[in-house]
Amino acid sequence: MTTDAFLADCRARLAFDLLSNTWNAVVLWALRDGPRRPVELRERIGGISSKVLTETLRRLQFNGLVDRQEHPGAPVRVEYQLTPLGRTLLGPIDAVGAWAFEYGDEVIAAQDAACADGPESSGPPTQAGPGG
Amino acid sequence: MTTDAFLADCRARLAFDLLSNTWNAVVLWALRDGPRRPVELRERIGGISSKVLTETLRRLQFNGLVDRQEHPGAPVRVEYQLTPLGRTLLGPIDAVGAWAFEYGDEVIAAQDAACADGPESSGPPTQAGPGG
DNA sequence: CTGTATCCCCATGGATACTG
DNA sequence: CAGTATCCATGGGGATACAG
Repeated sequence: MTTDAFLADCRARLAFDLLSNTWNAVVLWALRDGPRRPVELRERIGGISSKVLTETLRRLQFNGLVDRQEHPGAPVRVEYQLTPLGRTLLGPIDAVGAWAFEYGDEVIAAQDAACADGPESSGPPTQAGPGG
Repeated sequence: MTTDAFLADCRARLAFDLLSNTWNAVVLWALRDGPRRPVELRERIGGISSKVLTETLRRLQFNGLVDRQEHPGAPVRVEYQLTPLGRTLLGPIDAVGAWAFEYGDEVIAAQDAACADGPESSGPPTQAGPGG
């Protein structure tokens, strides 16, 4: 393993903060195939409002992960794309996503088991499953 | 790349929800070397309250990622450790952490640049840097 | 030591409506 | 279409005090 300090080390926290939003990773991922217009992103992603999408893109932009391009014209056309830096984050994101595909079932199973074994104490400690 | 659908796909979201907490990944990481008592965890991690630590552990437990063991005795002794499933998550976590060590500087630089280029519009779109 | 119970702040993010 | 401005509900999580 490469990293050894996490805890007090803020450098590592930085990346987690980047992925600690509901939408950051999703939007990053949606941009992986190339530049996309906001309306496209909203269609691809689904369930994200205009406001929240913009906020997310601004965040990513601020952190140097995406780049905004404004093509002039009658109805102004805007495109967002990953920066080289943003592209490097696709690896870790994929690692996480791949894990979910591999072990997601086990997590679900564990949740069910927990609900079955001890419904007395339990409601899920928040964050059981998005349910969608 | 392995995964292709993210957006609508809840299976992938599951993993992100797991890492979308301030403390989940940190605690998981702090447990990588073996069983740990809460007090040890708090020392190793730093800056996490008893309450929040417990909540985090409960969450992880609920999702089948950690296991709780209660060794009886006068002052009850408790230990938490990763389950095999939890262990599988260390890979992705490490991927993210490694990324932070590799590219963290660039993110910081981008943030600074953003602050310098356009202080007019900007305060950081929230979530600039934990500052610690 | 381990864990719970409160109280409280505030950021995320959803809904909606409006401007260019 | 792109983006902003409000309003507002929810919950994470910090501080603190307390219980087993």
